[in-house]
Amino acid sequence: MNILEGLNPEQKQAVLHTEGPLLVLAGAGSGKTRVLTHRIAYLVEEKMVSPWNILAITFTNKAAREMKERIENLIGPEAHNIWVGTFHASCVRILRREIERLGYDRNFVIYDADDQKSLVKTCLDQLNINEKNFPPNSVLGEISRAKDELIYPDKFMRMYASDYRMSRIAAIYELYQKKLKANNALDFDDIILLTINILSGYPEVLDYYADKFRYILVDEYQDTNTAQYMLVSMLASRHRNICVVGDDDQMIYGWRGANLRNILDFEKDYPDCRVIKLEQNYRSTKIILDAANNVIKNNMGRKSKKLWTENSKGTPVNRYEASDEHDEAYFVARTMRELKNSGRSYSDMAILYRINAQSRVFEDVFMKQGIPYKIYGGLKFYARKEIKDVIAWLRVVQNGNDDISLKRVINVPRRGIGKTTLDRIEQYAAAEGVSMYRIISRASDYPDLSRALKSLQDFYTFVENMRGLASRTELVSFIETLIDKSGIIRELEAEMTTEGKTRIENIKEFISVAQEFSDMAEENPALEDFLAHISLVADIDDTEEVGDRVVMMTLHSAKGLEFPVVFMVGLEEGIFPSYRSATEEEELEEERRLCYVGITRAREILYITNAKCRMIFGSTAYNKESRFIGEIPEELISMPERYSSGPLQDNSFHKGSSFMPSGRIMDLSDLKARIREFNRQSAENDASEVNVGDRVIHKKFGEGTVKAKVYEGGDYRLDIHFDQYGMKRLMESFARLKKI
DNA sequence: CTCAGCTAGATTTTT
DNA sequence: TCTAGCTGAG
Repeated sequence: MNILEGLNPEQKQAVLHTEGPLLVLAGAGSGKTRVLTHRIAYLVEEKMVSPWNILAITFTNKAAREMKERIENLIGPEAHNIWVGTFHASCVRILRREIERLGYDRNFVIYDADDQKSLVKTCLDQLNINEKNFPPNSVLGEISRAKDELIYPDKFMRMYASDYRMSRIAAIYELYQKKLKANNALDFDDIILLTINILSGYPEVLDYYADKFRYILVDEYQDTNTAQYMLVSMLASRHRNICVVGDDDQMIYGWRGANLRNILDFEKDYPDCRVIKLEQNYRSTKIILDAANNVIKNNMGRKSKKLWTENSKGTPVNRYEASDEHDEAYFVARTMRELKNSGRSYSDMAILYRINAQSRVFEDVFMKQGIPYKIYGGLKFYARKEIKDVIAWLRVVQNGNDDISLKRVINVPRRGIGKTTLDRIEQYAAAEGVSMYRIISRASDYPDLSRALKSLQDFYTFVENMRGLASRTELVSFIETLIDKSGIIRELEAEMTTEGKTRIENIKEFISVAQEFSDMAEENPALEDFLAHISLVADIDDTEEVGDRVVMMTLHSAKGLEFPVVFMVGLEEGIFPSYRSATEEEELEEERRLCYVGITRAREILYITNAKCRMIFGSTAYNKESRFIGEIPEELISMPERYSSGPLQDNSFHKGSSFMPSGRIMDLSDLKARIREFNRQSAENDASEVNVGDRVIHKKFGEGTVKAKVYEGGDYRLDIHFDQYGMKRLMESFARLKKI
């Protein structure tokens, strides 16, 4: 097979230019994955480069898996020896071998966002800093940004010496970092940072890896941050055969420290570099591309690039303005069914939204309508309580210094070790500068631990036994034993609730994940490998893609994917663009890039929808349509004439409400006027009606207090606590309440 | 120490 | 809407 076959001239050049630095500016749908995989195949098959000398870095696990598969299809099983992975996965691989140089233990654990938050809280406690003034999440944001920029605590301190708030954060940062090390734990940023530390501090290590990786390829280069940039530069320093592929218009991770300078200044960093632009789009219709180009041209400071395509013109962008989020979901469901009836598969269709919370309504409606779907991301399997508990147990066994996990499991299931005891242990640990587990191992030395002494000793013995077992037993059976002996399942069974049952099911699912991991591994995998795997791979179910199902995901996770039919939903000011980006022009541009990414996912048909009113985070919002809709030229858009019958009948919002006369066809302005009228009326009604906290009288239930009031389907749902009858849920218009 | 019941708070996007 | 964390009674 000829590796160069079917490539256009630019793609061919990118494959053939193997020596020296290369920047490929690849527009959306221009075949960049194709270039990357063929380039690797070319290196191995034609240039006789050993797979062992190649490093390919992707941004997501999904992309890594896909790339591996495609390379394997081209060159066969040799592909296994190529390092293909995310930045984080590749660095963990290096750290497993080298981290002891930095005084960490080889069996370090990786903290996720929850663990990080707990740790920051511990730091705040210890430094007597109020959580109210220093919310853990925003502190973490600052720390993370500093790490992205390779700013260490001491430098951070010096930079902000004159700024009270920031110097407090510097103190937290310093303690946080110390505790991470004491816990033998790394957060996500550390994975990159510590790898850089080793490479820069130990020339022999740098030598080894810089020599090993004769050819380095980086995908999604526009989304790399300063630390990642540094890492790549170091690894490429010896051979300088570095090929980066990216598109500045698709930079959507600025909030995570992605630095556009990396791609914009590549030519300065490597003056001898070759730049190749891929501008022919093979994915989308002319209209879709036109729409995307018109949106993105509103951004300033881009690399000049004009995407074009030989594809057909296609159909106009379909626009639907829903009355609320249910209407929106019903519209999508109905349209999808029509498409299915006209011969499309559900798996050809995707719903893309800005925030995970938007998936809920779709899930609801799709379930009712019997449309098969699959949600990517969102509720993470590993984030569930019971799963986190099991993982924390495994971590404690693996690494006793992990205080965060220890605190999590020491009383799961209950064994009479409460907050007081834990606080004391923590204080001793801090005072002596050792881990909590160490204190527990010598619990009898501390008189104030006497009350819980027995429990503590039992716990200690149990963990020690398990640790011994872990080294002797095969992974899966060890995990099963631990789950069994720890009593987690027993406690859940004792609950006798459906919730408990689900949790047990999830734990079983977790065991099968371990089984799968074990099956995939070459030999019997170590516990630490499994733990690292599940820390770095966020989603379990993105491994299998089965059946004819619609997919739903955020715009961020859609990057790199394509679908024949795309529904971009919730195009409203405040949602997309997000209200949080409203103030900064730069953030707004990032939202616009996200919109560009969304539009360019579509191959043939694109739907854009917005809802006039939307219930979000428990309250109702009336959002204007997104400015991005206005940026698509009107002549590219078609508005389905559906306002009369279809969607609105499905929609409980209008049932029994007077503002929608049935059977009459209405034009848009008419509808708008009526919605205004309706809103005005409800506002008026509101004034005279009961509110939370009011005392009311009901004919049947007597006196009570209004506890909650939620707008629902054109009415208010009231939760009222009646003195005689307790809590009742009533709809306001039927309840006939009198205020007292 | 545990449990139930309640309140306050949070929800952008991901490795 | 959901959940983490707090409070007060047992």
